[in-house]
Amino acid sequence: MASLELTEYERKRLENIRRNEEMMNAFKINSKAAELSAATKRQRMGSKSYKVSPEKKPKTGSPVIIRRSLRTRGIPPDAKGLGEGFVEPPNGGIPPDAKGLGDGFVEPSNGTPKPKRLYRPSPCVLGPISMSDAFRGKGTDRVLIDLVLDVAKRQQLSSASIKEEFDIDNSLMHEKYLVKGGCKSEPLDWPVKVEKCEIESGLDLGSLVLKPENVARVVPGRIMLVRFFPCNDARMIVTGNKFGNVGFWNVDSQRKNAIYLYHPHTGPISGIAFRQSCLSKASLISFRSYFFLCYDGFVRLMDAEKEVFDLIYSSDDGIFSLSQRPNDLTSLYLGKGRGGLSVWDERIGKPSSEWILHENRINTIDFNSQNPNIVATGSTDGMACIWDLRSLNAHNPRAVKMESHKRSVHSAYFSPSGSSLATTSIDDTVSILGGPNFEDTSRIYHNNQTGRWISTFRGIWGWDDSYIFIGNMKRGIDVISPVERRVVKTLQSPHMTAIPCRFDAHPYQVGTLAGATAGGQVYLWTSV
DNA sequence: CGTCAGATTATTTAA
DNA sequence: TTAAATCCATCTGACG
Repeated sequence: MASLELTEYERKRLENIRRNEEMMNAFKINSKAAELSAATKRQRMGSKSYKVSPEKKPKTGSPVIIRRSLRTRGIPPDAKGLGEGFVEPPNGGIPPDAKGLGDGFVEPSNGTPKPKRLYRPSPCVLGPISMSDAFRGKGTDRVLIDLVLDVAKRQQLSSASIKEEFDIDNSLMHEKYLVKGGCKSEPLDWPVKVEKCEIESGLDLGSLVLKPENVARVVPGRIMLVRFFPCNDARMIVTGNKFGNVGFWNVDSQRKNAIYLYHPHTGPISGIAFRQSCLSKASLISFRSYFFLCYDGFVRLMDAEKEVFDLIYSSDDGIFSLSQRPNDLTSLYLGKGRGGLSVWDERIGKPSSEWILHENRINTIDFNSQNPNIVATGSTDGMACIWDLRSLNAHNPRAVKMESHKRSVHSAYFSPSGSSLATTSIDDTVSILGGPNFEDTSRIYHNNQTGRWISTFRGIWGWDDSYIFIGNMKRGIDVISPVERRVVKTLQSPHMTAIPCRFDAHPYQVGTLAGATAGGQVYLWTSV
């Protein structure tokens, strides 16, 4: 079926992985001792640290199905193998009863969970996964696939007429920004000189409501990301969770069961983006923590035509953030490892350039809507930076603007007009940079102490520059006015029974706002 | 300087 | 109704 073609890069990587595997195996021989010492250590520590969950066996007496990749079994990844190489454990990616080892990982030999440090990485498939294999819902996902294809088809038809206009737009952008700046390292057209905000959405805050039917549990566990499918006549929500599940919720569906759950990844989903050139494909990114083995940064592309989650890139480092440059549809900008920004080029199938921009991981990457050379990053190292890609020196990258927070920065987003930047930090501030050079800074106090169980807050812009939406620890959504420099309203509802921490504003419907929680719920606020 | 334990926090689900 | 389980975030502070 799907042939497994490896690029040079991937082949090298596999070789690496195999070597590591060998080392791992060698290590395992001595692991009894390590286990013992670890165990005694744990006991000595006594009081704290979560107990290893009680031995967990499949409910039935049926033989344990072990899910192992080619890699784990040391089988060279040739084209076959794939079919039988991937067996789902009973109950797949859904963290069973919330205990156990998250991913349904079962230790082959004796069923005793080993100390974490010794876990091998979750088995991964180094190639495409068919959507039906990844499907975790009841019934069939045919309806969803058809819907996605249908939307794509209609989009293509209607965009045929828009296409020319779009191309012109693109070339204008080039002329305006690329050609002008050129490759010179001379002064560029910084400041950005964005025309004063002319976007006006006309949102009436008072009209926002949460209807009971607009609440759903879309995925199990903690949601990392929520995004609207970019279609103006539909309300389709896509979420990614901590376990590598991806859930689709077709809100407008008349069907009772309009939620479709997949498990294409083995680690937290850290980015969701839609391929702008072809909407039948949504690209989904996952990272697995860099704390364990370091090779599990995967990028998969969901292809509704081929009905697969294709593996398009995998990195030894974790991948934490993703953005697409507005005028460049064949590249993905990835936040990788400790502070890396990597440009993955679809045409060559590997990174075309990489910079180390921060001292710690990059949590968000956001391009300026007015100037595609200008990009903002927010990092755990406490900095939010604005970069000019034309002048980005490979060895000594210099930001054109830096905003320093006392602690980790969890988001840095440009406003819809491109004239402001909002940064959210765990130091309990939301910072707004404005003015022609982004030199006017105002700081707004906001409680961002989400603790361990709630995903960090990220203030997002609404449909124009007038409001920022951000989670509130008291089960609300705070609305910040950058002009008034304060929280002007807190959206609350009896139906919002948990803290919404991640948001997305519908790209075409003003007032349609999705909030996602640590328990897998999504709240869809609408304007009446 | 790096590593690692400890504390923090909310939501779900089993009891 | 209550208690147990969560364990890939982050800072602090102890320890080599």
